[in-house]
Amino acid sequence: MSTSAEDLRTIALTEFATSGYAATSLHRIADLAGLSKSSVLYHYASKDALLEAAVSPAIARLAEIMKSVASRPDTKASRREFIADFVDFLLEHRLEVHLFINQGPSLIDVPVADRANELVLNLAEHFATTSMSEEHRMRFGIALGGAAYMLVTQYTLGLEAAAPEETRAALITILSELLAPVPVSSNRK
Amino acid sequence: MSTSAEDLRTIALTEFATSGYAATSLHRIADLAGLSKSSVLYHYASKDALLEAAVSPAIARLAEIMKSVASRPDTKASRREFIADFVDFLLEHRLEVHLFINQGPSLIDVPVADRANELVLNLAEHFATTSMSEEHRMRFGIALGGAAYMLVTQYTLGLEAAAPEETRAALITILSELLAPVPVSSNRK
DNA sequence: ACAGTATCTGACCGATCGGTCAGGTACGGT
DNA sequence: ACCGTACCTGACCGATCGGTCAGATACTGT
Repeated sequence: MSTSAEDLRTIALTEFATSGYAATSLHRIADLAGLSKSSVLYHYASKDALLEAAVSPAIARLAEIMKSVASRPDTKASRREFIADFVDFLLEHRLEVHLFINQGPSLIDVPVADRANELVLNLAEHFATTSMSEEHRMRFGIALGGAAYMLVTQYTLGLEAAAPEETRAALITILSELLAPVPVSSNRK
Repeated sequence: MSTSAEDLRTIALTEFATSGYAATSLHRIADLAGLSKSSVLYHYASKDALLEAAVSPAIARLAEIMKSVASRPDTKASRREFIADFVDFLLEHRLEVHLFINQGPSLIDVPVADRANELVLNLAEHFATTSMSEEHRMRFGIALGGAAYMLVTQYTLGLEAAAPEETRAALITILSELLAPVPVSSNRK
């Protein structure tokens, strides 16, 4: 059945995200799947193709979110809705996000990486108002990189004691705080 | 002179942090330094030794900060001071921090990685009050991982247009906000 | 002039990498 | 019974990996 192909996708994604794309050999993926390296290359033509298969669903989903957000006016309500969508996206595709956030620069010449970087740029543009200060830009970056780091660390270290709903609520709170267009007063209270 | 050794350290650190430890070959480091691979191995006995040399100053500095913070009572003023110290640490050792934050799990069997993970744990404990909620733990992780990501992205993409002082001020503001022991009300205001 | 040390190099090693290929096995349709 | 297809495998390939080694070059103090 197609269980092997899907298993391979999952295993590869996990290894690529937690150990690094370059550091993960096809042999290791095959071992984890209980197959031979040749079988892995039967299902996916190359290591690059395996990476592409592993991350493209996440890219498609993100593109979807970006399209829907672009079609609506930029009100406070729509921003809140977007953050909720985005948090759900992060929770569901934490491995893929972590992979791109932290290994993006080194994944040149893998075509799917360009698509992803493009989307992140769109994402940044969506939050970039005309008066985008350095602090606002850093808020955006910290929110994105921090959330990706946190979710995978949680995953890697096995300390998933936290209830998913609690994690989700906390993420929404924190991201809202970081991404909210705060008044331009000097500092916090 | 020791310029070669120091150059190699810098080059290796940059490559390890931006492209990944496993993905960076000694050959590439040698090329970037204008030397042969053999010369690199003359200055540093192994790839592991090169990594250790590249990051140990940052580890020593962090240990120093942790020691000084442990010796003082945990007041609001000392927390503010610590955040300032920590931000300076992040700015000066952004590459090393990024390296450990994002490749820590895959750097097993490299002894210096254990030291670093230990310190990060100490760091977490320092912020962990008895009533550490899930949200607080996530705030800590997002602050750490987000800051590391932001600083290296800024570095990698060459968009260092921002004035260092502005970056520093923004970081202090944002980290203070994330790490502040906010009152335990249900949610933000 | 000499010896000593520091620096650097090319040739070489075994291991592992991603990938190819010929062939084996199991199964469903006819 | 036969064929086609899907799935899987071991043997093999060239390239590259980290690392070793013997020796070339150059700079030092004496």
